[in-house]
Amino acid sequence: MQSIAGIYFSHIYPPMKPKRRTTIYDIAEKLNITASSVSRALNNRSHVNPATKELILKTAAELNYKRNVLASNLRMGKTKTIGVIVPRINQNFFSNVIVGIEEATYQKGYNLIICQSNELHEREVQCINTLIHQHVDCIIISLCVNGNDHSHLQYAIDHGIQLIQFDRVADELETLKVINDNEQASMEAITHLIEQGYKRIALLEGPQNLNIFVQRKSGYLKALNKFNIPIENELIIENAWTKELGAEATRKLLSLPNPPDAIFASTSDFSALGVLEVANAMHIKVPSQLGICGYANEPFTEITTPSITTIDQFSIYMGKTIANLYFQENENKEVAITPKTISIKPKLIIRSSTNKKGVKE
Amino acid sequence: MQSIAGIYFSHIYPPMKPKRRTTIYDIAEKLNITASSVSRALNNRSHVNPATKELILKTAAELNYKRNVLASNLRMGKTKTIGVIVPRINQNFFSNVIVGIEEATYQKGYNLIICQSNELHEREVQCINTLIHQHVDCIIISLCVNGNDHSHLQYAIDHGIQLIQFDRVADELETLKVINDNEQASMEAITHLIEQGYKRIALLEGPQNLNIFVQRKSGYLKALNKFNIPIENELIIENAWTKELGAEATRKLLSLPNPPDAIFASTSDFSALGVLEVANAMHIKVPSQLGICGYANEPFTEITTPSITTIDQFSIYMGKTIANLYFQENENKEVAITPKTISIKPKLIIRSSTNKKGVKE
DNA sequence: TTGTATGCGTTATCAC
DNA sequence: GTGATAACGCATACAA
Repeated sequence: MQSIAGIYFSHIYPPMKPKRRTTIYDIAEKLNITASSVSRALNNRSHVNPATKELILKTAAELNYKRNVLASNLRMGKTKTIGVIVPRINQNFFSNVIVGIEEATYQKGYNLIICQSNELHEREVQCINTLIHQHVDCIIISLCVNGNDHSHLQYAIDHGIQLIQFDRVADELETLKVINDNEQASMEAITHLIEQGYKRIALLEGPQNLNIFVQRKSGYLKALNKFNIPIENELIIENAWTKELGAEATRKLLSLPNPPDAIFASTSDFSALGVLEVANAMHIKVPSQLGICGYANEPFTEITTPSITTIDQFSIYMGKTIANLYFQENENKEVAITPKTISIKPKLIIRSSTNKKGVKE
Repeated sequence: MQSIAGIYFSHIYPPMKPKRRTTIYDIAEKLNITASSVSRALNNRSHVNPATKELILKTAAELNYKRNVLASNLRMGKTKTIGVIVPRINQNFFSNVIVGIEEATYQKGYNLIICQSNELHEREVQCINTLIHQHVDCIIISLCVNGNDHSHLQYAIDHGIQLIQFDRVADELETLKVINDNEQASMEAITHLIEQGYKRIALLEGPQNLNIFVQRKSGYLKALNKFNIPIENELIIENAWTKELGAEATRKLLSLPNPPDAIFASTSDFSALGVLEVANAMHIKVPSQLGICGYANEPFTEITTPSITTIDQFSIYMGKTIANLYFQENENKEVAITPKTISIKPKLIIRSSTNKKGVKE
């Protein structure tokens, strides 16, 4: 084996010529019956003579028959394929949702086509077109941050594709939806901070064209109102939803004449991590001098020093819920009323970064 | 909108009846020509009158024609679909490889079907069968830890499916491969530890039926030999490839009469994290009393206290390389000799956990 | 219960 | 250069 710059050449092997797959005609021929009978037997359609049916199944197994999905799809106009569009595949929340979807759909023999929009509206439109093109039976989507135009989603629906939105949804579009109760989670987080004795709580908010960030902000405002704490605009920082932006926002907040004593990074744990790193660099003690709460329960929040309080979204469960919603909606056709929106209640995970009172966890 | 236990019912909307998609017959009829001409024009096959061709393309655009891939696939016996099988989707290395594959294949109009084996051989076999069933053109796979039987891979090849193995590969199977130079990376890591002044370096090794773990161990042994350091079996811990097992191994190692002063968690960063947590809990100073090196450059290694030295595998680049290897192999049919194995050299990322000499990073 | 005939939409092979 | 026709493999309406 010779090698050039880390690239190895092995000997050339001839391409195998693929064996021809057995078809229902092969089975029919062998049994001296017609292909339609074979098809019927294989699909449990109408009534086939139990004896011949058994014979058919037996020879099908013998000949290692596998239904040609390409032909079947063409004939049926269905593909048993579900398209999933997420902003980023390699983000914990989304990859976990995909895992959940996969677990539930796998058992039913469905396939998944995964696409990522990279947070770009244009790319999202392309993904939709690809999936329509592929004749998927269902599209599961969490919207990207850019763009308020949802005509591409309507376009998919017009093609007879079942659309399910999750997490980042367009409220005005009437589709199946699986969401988190962001407002409630947000309120709980703020309530927890107040109960820990924090007085001036800042909010890092995300792009307000995404409903999830609107809801999280709303929860923040409601909680403050409930406890009669005045809302101060200087404590609300727009568009701080990456680690870098979170860090930047923190530097700004901590240099205020009257700085906050807690920061709720409602956008993500990455943002919260930015907060923590700045605090550590400035030798500001967390949680005694500054409380920090993130969102999403990314795995790393458990291993930072100190560990970060955050909100778990039950992402894998969410994925399963989405898939089951699809099956429920499409199998139980007799049921007139099915739930159109399922809301999952997230859970506040209290860790060291907000444990001001030093209570044993 | 009424609500029951977090499930909301909205009003019922009627299912849209999907519009019929336009076919080449529609175009042909409109232009008073035959479908075959339309097909030829659309596919640039043989010679079509430039004038009619332009007319065809124009009306195709007008009627919003989209090729029916189901029919095309059936006719062509190709699907322009690539199946990817990984042990776990939500593991950073794998999700990044998928991102890389996706980026490269997306541009070429290919689709991805993602499957995860969950580290179970049985499930891996199922995945292969599913993908064969779906008539994918190519299967990209990284093997699960269990099982030495690779007949299912051969089975896919026999079906005329291009097989590409990456990272965890079966050496004896002659397929396209994209791998890391694990041995080299391992040697570099150990060399670095020795240069930092560590004398007794322990190894956490992974299941030895996976070639990557064999190679990493081999690199460890070779490096020690090179520096004339005796190999001590009590410093080599088998099967320590999760955080928990890494922690357990560390407790065992540190309770030895003559404990190690460095631990190379060759299996993963998760394992290294287990080491770090035990060290922190036992108030053993890292890196001065114990050096720690992981593998994979998981994002969290940067944010632990102290940050963890590790090895970057260029996962996204690896994904792109895999995809391009496929295209190269299948497009340039005239090229007789193409590289069969591409080896990517990983990079040692030196961080605080091994910086014993206190050199400024 | 089974066979016959047809169509799903496309592409390839022939003729002309 | 273009048209007619067959074939990919399956599933179903209808006839027997």
